[in-house]
Amino acid sequence: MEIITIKDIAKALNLSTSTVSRALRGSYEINPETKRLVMEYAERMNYRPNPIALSLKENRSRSIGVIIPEIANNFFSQAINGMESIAYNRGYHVVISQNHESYERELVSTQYLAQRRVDGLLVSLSGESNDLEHFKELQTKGLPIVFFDRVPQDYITHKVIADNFAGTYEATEHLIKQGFRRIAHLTSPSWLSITYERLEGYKKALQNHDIPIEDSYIKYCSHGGMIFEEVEQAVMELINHPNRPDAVFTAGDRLTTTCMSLIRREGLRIPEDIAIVGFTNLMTADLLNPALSAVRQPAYEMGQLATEFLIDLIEHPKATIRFETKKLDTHLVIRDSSLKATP
Amino acid sequence: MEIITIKDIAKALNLSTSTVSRALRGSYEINPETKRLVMEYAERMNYRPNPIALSLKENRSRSIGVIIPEIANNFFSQAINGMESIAYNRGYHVVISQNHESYERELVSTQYLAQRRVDGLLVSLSGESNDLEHFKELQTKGLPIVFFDRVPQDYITHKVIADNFAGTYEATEHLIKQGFRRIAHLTSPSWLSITYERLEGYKKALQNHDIPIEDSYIKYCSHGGMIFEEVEQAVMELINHPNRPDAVFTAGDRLTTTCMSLIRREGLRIPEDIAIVGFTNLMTADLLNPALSAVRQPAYEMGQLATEFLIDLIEHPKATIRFETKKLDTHLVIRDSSLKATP
DNA sequence: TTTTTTTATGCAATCGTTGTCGGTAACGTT
DNA sequence: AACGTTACCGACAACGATTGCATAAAAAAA
Repeated sequence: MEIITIKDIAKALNLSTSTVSRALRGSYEINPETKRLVMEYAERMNYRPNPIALSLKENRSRSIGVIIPEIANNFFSQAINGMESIAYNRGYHVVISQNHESYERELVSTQYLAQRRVDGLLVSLSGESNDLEHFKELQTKGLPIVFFDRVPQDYITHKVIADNFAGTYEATEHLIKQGFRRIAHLTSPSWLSITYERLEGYKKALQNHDIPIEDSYIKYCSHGGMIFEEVEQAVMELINHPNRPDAVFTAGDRLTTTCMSLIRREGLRIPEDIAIVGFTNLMTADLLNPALSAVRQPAYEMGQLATEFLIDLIEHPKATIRFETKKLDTHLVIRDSSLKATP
Repeated sequence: MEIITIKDIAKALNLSTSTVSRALRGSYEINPETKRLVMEYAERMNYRPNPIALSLKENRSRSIGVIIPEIANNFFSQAINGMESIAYNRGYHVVISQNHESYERELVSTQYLAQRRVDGLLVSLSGESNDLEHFKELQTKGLPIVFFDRVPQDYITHKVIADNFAGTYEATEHLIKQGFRRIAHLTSPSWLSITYERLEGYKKALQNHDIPIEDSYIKYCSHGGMIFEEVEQAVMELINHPNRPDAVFTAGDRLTTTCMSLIRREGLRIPEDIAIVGFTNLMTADLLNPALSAVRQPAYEMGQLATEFLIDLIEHPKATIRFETKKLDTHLVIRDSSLKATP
């Protein structure tokens, strides 16, 4: 009926808890007959070791903390899927905490998970984070941290990212080849490395095709699209630009959808007036109006890889000598939103 | 540097651990001066009680398990947001496990969370689940369970659902008022209560408007849209129906998006050939082609309510006399996908 | 038969925290 | 002087499981 402990088994079988414990883990120094008895009884009573007691003893919780901007985002929910697949297989569970693109809440989340004694942290930075002391402090205390997607540049640990440069280069070049010349770039906060890498890909593509870089075409949204007004202002500045862009690259789910809404609200057509390519994992991309060209990140694989890195760090604290930054390929899917209307 | 315990404080201050413990929780039988000393030292050393030790002592983990079909679904990720908001405030954390619409995996998830000693369970059933013994067994062992969204009919506990009947009635009536008469109903597995309630709303709307119910217009997808082929078959049967429906109601995110894709794949236009209303929380509904009319569920609030129910059950195990089923209003947003083209 | 070795088991400490119980002063009351 | 109160504080056990060490009994070697 109730939950059974090792002590109950010991009492029932007239053994000591130590014997039961050893029998259960098949120690060689237990009489095979005793072992059988214990095993059978445990099986029959549906005994399961108390993970909390184990955690206390082993000083580890077998849980890993995940800090992400938000769950309700296709990239992150896919990444979580990847994390859970690995974590589950290796005996860990995943505790998720959101920062909602706020530095304050990232701090709180971090403290919370650390206090909860997670064995390691999987982090994708909030749009506001440039101070990373809270992570550094935990890391020096021995808590392994792996960053993914939104990774800090000057931080020594494992990192997993998409090939933001190549992905953006490819998308921008695609727009150029379609005949667009005035290409805007609507992106995340400037201090994030994804922002930098994507910007570089964008610039490089323009340069390679002899298109001058126009700074007023580049717009940063310091809250990654979470604050509508911010995106609205940026997009309106582009729309009302004296030399209005004929295409725009948008660097995230929210940024993309909000931008599309705004363009339509202003009575402009996609792609005739402004073409668009999004760096996004939206599952409805091909159902949008128009179907959205998108650079997809391998979210699931990124989650898996980051988790493997982290668990390796947790289980072999001294083993790691060189930290790696794994870069995964993105995939450009071309749809209507970026096709030049054939005249 | 390292993590500090009550023992360390006791040693440093030449006190016993009990005194330190009591001082920290402000017991009246501790000298104010001693209290101050302990508090200050604890503060300075950044002491945090070990939640694992507490869990062991109190025989509770302060965590609640959530079992849902999948995270990568707008309804569920919004619901999770609601859960976390409440859980966090009341000192619990949330461990998520997915069943991927499979009974097997629901079993595994349930065992896993139970073995992890969660204090309670928040469940939305998989499309395959009609046997609920695994939940019943845990509940008799004293583990509180609250169901939400996909709730079983004959199970005595708290439940939180959307008003599926009213939502579907409203949506169906809207289609009727637009002038559609051959309205199909593409829905989840027949044994789920949401399926039943929605079907009733659909039928009632038809009846009230003197439209005969055509059974071949009603299609169940036993995996809630997770298996493409299943949806494909259902939709193709509708499209190739001798008396093809002129509108369809779809009962979920995946069902809706897949159905839209298929209609388009077959060269039909929405809403001219087939109109569509979805029971969905898709965030991109207004950006779809065409903009999608949708019945939205208050996912966030449902998550909050379910969590409040659950934590109340956890903290007052005997208090509850009558179990409640809370029904929340849905909200119909009419967009292009269900508008009759004016001739 | 005696001694040594092997086999099988139990005891007790440990992880961090709290509750129970008990003890010791210092003070006030008869 | 004897006793009762009050204010503080510490020892110990407990939560569930593991593990080093001790030890009894049995088997093997002398």
